[in-house]
Amino acid sequence: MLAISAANSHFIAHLPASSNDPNPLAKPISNKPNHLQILKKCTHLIQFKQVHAQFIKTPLHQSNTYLSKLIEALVDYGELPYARQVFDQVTQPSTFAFNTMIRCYGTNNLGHDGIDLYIRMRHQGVDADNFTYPFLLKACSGLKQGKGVHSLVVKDKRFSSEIHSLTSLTTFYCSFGDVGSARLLFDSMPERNVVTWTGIIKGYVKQKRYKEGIELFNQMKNYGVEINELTLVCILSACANLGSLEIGQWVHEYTDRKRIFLNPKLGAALIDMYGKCGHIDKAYRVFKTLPCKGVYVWNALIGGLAMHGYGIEAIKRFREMQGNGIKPDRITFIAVLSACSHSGLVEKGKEIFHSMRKDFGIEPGIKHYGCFVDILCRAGLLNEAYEVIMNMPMEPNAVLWGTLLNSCAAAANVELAEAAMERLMVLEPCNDGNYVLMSNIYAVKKRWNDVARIRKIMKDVQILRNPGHSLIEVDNVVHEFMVGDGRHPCSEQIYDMLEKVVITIKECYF
DNA sequence: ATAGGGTTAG
Repeated sequence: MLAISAANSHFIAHLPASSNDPNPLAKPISNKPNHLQILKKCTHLIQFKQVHAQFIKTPLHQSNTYLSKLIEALVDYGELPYARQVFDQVTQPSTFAFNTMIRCYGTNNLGHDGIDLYIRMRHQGVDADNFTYPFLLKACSGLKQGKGVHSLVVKDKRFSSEIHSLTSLTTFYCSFGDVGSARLLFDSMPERNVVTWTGIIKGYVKQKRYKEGIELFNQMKNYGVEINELTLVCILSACANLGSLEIGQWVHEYTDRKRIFLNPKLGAALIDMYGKCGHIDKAYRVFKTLPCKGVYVWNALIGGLAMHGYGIEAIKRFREMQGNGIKPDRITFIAVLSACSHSGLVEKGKEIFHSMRKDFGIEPGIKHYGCFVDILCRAGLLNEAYEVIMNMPMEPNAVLWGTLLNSCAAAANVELAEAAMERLMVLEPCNDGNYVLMSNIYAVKKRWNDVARIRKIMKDVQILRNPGHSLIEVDNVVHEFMVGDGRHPCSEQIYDMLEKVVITIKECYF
């Protein structure tokens, strides 16, 4: 049964009777109650509970719209178990009621409960409708057990060509990285719209298959499918990761031409794209034009500044953001801490790292520790970095040990390098770079036996050395280079330029 | 009441 606490009934007993009182229970529930309107007036959890306590005695509480509104409201207040109690009191829940409950499980990452409820629904002979499978599939997001839903949808003639159910199925496959299955389904669909297209593009982008994502986007344009903000956000993310300035810029111009409003998420995606494509000035320009600068927008800018080595500027923006009443989140701290590490701001970095918990109530996660260790390592404070790694509240991963190993190579610190390497052989046994670094350190120290030992391990574990390579796109042509590669037609000029760059760097720092 | 959104340490 519903439990209304003593405090609550006290509250009911003393409700003022004046007619303009905002309290929904101020007016007694009349003979002809408009229960939906009463529900609409509720603004606090306690009021919803009280309203229901009154209605439970009447048949009204079985009404579909009433039930779904109440359940949704309760779930919004984080009262999902209570919402389920309300649901369970209904003697014959309709399809509508089941759909609502399943959807709430989905939005609260309780997929298994959603599946259980669906099974119960069918067990009780309640029929599914075209809303059921989109909700159920969203609940199944990331759960491979949900694959069975595919056959349920296909077997039912009503849904086997229905766009919402099928689109949900494709995004369901994407939710655990199976873009292949998503694509098969996508290609067989009788009808697709902007949501279907964006969903599959997002699937590719999430799997880092950026080129295929962009290819689909081009097809989408050719088919004349509508393109909206969400589509563009996905494409910008692909551009950012590919360094595809041209396409990214095209997107920017497109938003201009079509007068698409740069909402915070689209704005952040644009800033991120410009930052990652090397144009921090353009990122800045976009930033300035955005009318709403949410935390996403600030994060993208600070992250861009960090990447470009503008540490002081990043910290300035970090402060300015707070001055504007925007609360930094965990991503902000990753951005600002990496700004400190790339700019050698050790003291600032320490200060900000320690302020996370103290001033912002954000518990540092492993990535924050990663940045912090990087700050110490780049500053040459290897022992301090080692201490931090050893005393972290979580298990250090390969990134942490790799950071340390990298710096040990620069400083030729054998002891700490060995400590790091010992862990890396377990955490990342196939990473060729670690072995190469370790053997290089031994070589600097002229410890040839150890060099041979590492080489032997590499041979025994059959680690293939991956030659370093990089790609760059110029005028829509991708150029690829490998270590010591001389195949490029402009190879000679490229090496000449490289030498000049190295000389310039040396002049600056030595 | 249906399906799709950005940023994350070597």
